[in-house]
Amino acid sequence: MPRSARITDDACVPAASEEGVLEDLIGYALRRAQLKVFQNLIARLSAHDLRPAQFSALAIIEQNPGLMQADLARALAIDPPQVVPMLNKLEERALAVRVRCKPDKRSYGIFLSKGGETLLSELKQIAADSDHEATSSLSDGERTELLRLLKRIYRD
Amino acid sequence: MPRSARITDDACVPAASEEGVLEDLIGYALRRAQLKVFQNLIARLSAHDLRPAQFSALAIIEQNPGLMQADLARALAIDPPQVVPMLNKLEERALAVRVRCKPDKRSYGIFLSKGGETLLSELKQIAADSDHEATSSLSDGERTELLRLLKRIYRD
DNA sequence: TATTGTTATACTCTATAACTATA
DNA sequence: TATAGTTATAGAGTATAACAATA
Repeated sequence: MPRSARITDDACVPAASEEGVLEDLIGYALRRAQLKVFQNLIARLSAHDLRPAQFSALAIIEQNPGLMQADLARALAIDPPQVVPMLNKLEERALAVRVRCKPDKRSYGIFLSKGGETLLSELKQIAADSDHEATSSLSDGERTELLRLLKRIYRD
Repeated sequence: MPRSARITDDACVPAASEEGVLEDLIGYALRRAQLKVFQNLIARLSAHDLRPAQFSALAIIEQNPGLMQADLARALAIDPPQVVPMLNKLEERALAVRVRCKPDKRSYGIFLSKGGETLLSELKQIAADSDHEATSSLSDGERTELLRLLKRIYRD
């Protein structure tokens, strides 16, 4: 039985219309738009059994070959412990490798494998297509403007 | 010991620069911007021990008094089972109430309590202030344009 | 003593199947 | 049988403290 059945016991409304206050909040619109765009990307990446964060990691590694795990964590805006299982996955699938750092034997340099590079070039096209499809209601000029405004926000 | 120490054992790069491929993706920019805006909102709402989703729920209930839990789930874009603990919290804190629906005794109508209405009017101001602060690098005209573009995306 | 990577843990969010009570 | 709400559970994502090896 439900945990509450107090009060006057009455009321029933068919309603479920659109919101009022939330509609003026950029944060709310950002969340909804981000969810929609990500749903598209998640669906496409699932064909390769990858999550968006893993794709981002591969792209960051390619852009910064030899970076350390702490650097990767910072670039992904996640905490260092979260990098471990993610990198383990990428290593298991032979997409990336950890290489001992000579001067500082505590750390690793992270690199893409040849297979990782090949897959990443495919993923880049997939991500670009997904991005375009999920924002198909915008013109190219609007996409450019949106990108500019979003960068202004997250770059502080 | 680490689970991999194969390969040539060498390499060390101070690097950790900015990304290249990701910078052109709207999905990536959306995610970063949304995280930043939400961090601000989460911090402000924590003073009232509330999460953004709970604030959204209160706003939707006010806009649709008497709606059913299934309607609320749809409006929040979450699954019905997730509504239960959230609504329990709101009822425990006497911000919202479930009222038995007379014609269909399986369902409830959801309403704000008087205290819920009072708190919500406070929260609206907090959310508006947070939104403004988190997007302080934009002009009012740019905020309006951004909101327009985001709605075009998530409304399909 | 401080730092890199790691382990363990926990808490939230999300998603699914199955149960109850009504219809 | 179908539906509204609920329960239970499992999987991600996120955050923190603490440990080992190295500096």
